Amino acid sequence: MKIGELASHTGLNASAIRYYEKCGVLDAPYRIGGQRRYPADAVHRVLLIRFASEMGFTLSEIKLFLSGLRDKAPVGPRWRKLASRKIKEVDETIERCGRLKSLLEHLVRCHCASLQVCVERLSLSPNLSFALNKEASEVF
Amino acid sequence: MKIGELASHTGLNASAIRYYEKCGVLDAPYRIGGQRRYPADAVHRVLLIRFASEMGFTLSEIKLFLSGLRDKAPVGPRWRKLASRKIKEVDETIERCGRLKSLLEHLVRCHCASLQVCVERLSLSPNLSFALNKEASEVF
DNA sequence: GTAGAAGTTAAAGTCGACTTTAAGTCAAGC
DNA sequence: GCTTGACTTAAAGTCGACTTTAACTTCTAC
Repeated sequence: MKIGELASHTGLNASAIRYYEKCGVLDAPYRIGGQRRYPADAVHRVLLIRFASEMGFTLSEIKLFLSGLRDKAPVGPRWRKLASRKIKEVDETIERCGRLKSLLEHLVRCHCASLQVCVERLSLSPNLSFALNKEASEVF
Repeated sequence: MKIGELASHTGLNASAIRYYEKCGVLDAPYRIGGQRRYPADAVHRVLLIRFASEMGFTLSEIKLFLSGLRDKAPVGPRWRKLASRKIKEVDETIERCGRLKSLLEHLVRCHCASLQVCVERLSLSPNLSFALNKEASEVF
């Protein structure tokens, strides 16, 4: 499979695939006359990368996750630890989304004299920063 | 209140506040000798901007939302429409997070021979792109 | 064998949300 | 009056994840 075919099968464009290779999240395939040829399962690999990326993983986190995937062995404790922490982060995101949703629903539903009044009642606190993208390296 | 105080009360740094002003999400305050002086309620305003920003709103979306807030009147239908759509987007994000969580939990729990096998079973489809940041202008 | 599509590289550009820098101005305490 | 710290500006730099460009080479169809 040439890079263009892999691209159309996955919805990315070829330069993104080359970029993944450069970043080390995707293995360099063998080549014919300098051109990349991918095995069929590269499609799965690329879709997994894309999914993870859309879910807020950085490419370097994905690289770490996939290093566990490369070994043909059951996942190790380090991998599990990384995944567990990611689950926690996802939980936090879900909770935050829930809060945002209630806020928006309240604002849509309410009949406050003005949004200004409405929002001030909620008195948001600082320190709302959330760490979807903490460095995965901390885990190790 | 000088910009430094506003900064420390909100957890941002002064240059971010100036940037918000430049982007039009924060009103330019009056000045004394060229220096910005903010009213006490600027803290609420800035915290709201920060919260929205952390929730994945772009600054231009926030600008739109706050334009409804500036009027001292009950929220209008356009504003409600924008908010309703944002609620939908948040729902989608929550759903996606749920899927990611199950995937991770499965991977942590399972005893597949290898992650490779485990992941291939899930066969991810293309077209997973999600529109957390579609232009709010479409709404209008 | 030749046109044109698709592949190759390195390097530069883009986007959003800031931060940093440089060079200067203002204000508060001594 | 002078120092020091906080403020001012415009412009450039940063980060991640790509995309675009430029200048080629290679493959495929005719």
